[in-house]
Amino acid sequence: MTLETLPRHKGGADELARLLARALLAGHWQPGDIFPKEMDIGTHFDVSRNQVRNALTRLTAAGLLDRTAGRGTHVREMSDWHLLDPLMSEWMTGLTDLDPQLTRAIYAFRFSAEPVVAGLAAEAADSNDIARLEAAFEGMQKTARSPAARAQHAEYDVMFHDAAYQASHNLVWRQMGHLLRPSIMALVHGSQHRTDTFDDSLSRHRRVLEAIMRRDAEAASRAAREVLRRTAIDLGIVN
Amino acid sequence: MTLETLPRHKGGADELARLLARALLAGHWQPGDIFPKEMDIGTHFDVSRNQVRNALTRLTAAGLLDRTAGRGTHVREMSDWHLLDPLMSEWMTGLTDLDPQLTRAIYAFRFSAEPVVAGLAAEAADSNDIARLEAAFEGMQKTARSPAARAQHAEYDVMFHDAAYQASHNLVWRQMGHLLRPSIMALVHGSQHRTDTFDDSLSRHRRVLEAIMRRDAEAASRAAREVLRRTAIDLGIVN
DNA sequence: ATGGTAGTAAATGTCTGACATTTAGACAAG
DNA sequence: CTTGTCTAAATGTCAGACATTTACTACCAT
Repeated sequence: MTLETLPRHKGGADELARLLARALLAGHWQPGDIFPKEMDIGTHFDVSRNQVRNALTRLTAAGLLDRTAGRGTHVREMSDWHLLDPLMSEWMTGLTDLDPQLTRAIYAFRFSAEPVVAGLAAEAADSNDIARLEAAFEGMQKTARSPAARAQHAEYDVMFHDAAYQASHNLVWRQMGHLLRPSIMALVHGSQHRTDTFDDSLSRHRRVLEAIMRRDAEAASRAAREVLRRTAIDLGIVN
Repeated sequence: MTLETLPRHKGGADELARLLARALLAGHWQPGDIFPKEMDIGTHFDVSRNQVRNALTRLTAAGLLDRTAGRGTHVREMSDWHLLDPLMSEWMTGLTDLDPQLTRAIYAFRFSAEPVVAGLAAEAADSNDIARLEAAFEGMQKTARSPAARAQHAEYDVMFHDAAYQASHNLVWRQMGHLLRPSIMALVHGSQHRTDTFDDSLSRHRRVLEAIMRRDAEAASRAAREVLRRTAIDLGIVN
C-alpha cells in the first residue's frame, strides 16, 4: 500500500495523524507491513519532517506503529492497538469502513459491560446524571421517526449511553464512554432503520432510564442487556 | 511545587517522562497548577529542549497535562487522566504512594468488572489460557508461605488476573489487563499479610480456576467476586 | 562452500538555533 | 468602563547537521 491514494490535507500534525490513522484503521496496511518512511510522507504531503514525526509519534503512542532506528516503521498487530485511547475513538468516528472484526469486538465488550455499568449507575446517579439521561432520551424520541434525522438520532444515542457511563461515578468506567461513539456510528450504517425498530429500541432505552431513576440496579442491568441484545444476535455475539 | 526535590536521571526522554509522571501521580502538583516551563526543566535536568518536549508530549498524550502556546503547561483534573493508557500503568508500578483515591477507583472497577471477565473466560478460554492460569496459580501457591517472596507472590497474582482477562478473548477486555499491576501492587503495601489471609485468598483463586476449567461461567463469575470481596470491604467499596 | 568480519547505505533518533504563533497583562485613548 | 495596541513570555514549527541503529553486501580466511 502506498500513499498515492490518500488525499492531501489542510491542517497541522493533528490532521495528518488522523488521516494516516484512519487509513490504518480501515485496514489499508496489513500487520507487519512496513509503513512509508518519514521523508516520503513529508514530500507527499508537503510538510516538514517535524510534522511527520509528530504525527507518527501519536500513532506510535496509540500502539498502531512500531518504529526502530535503522529498521523503519512497521504496522503492529491489531491486538496491540490501544483501543481505549481516546484519540483512537476520535479517529474512528465517522469511519464507515471500520474493520468488521473491530466493530464486533467493541460491541461484544459493550454487551458484557453495559449491564454492569447500568447497575452501577442506578446506585450512584445524581440529579445531574438523571437530567443528562432524560435529555438524551428525549432527543432520541424526537428524532426517531424522521429518516432525515438519522445522524442526529445516533448522536443522542451516544449521549444516552455515555451518560450512563458517567453516572457510574467511577473514574475508570467513565473513560470508557469514549468507546461508544465509533461503535454506535458504525452500526448506523449497517442496519435497516425500519420505524418499528426505532420504536422498539426506544422503549428498551426507556426501561433503562426508568430503572436508574428508581435506583433499581437489578432491573437496570437487565434492561441494558435488552437494549443491546438484538444487535448482539445480528452480529453473532450471542444466540 | 518546584523541581528541586526531583533527582537527576540517567536515561533519555522515556526516563524523564517517567520521572515527571510519577511526581504527578503521587500528587506533587494540584490540578490547575502550572507546570514548570520547558526551559527550566531542561536546565534543571541538563537535557536538550527536545528531550523535554518529547517527555511532555507523552504526559500530554496521557491526559496528565494541558499545553497551550503562550499560556504554558497546566496540570489536568484527575478525571481527565487516561488511566487506561498502558504507559500510565507502567508509570504507576512500584509507586508506593499512589493517590488513594486512584487506588480505590481502580479497585472498584475491578470489583465490578472481573466477575464479568471471569464469566467470559469460562466460555472462551483455550488450552493456552488454562495453562497460563495454572502456572500463575502454582506460582502463587509456592510463594504464599514465605514472607520473603512477597513481591514474587504479587507478580503471580498479577499474572493470574491478567491471564483471566486474556482468556476472555476480547480485544477490549484484554487491554485492561494493564490496569491490574498498579492496583495489586499498591495493595501489597497496605495489608497485613497474615498467613491465613494468604491461604484464604489462595483457595478463592482456586475456585475461579476450577470454574473456568469446567466452563461454568456462572460459578466463575461468583468466585471472581469472592476473590475481590474482602478487600472491597476493607476499602469501603461495598459493605 | 561456509562462516565471520568489515564496510556501506538507509532509516529513525537527537541536537541546535532561529523564527512563528498564541496568550496574558499593561497601558493608553476613546 | 470599554476597546485597542503593544510587549513579554511561553509553546509551536522549521531546517539542517549529526548520531545511532539496522540490514545488507562483499570479502577474506578457513
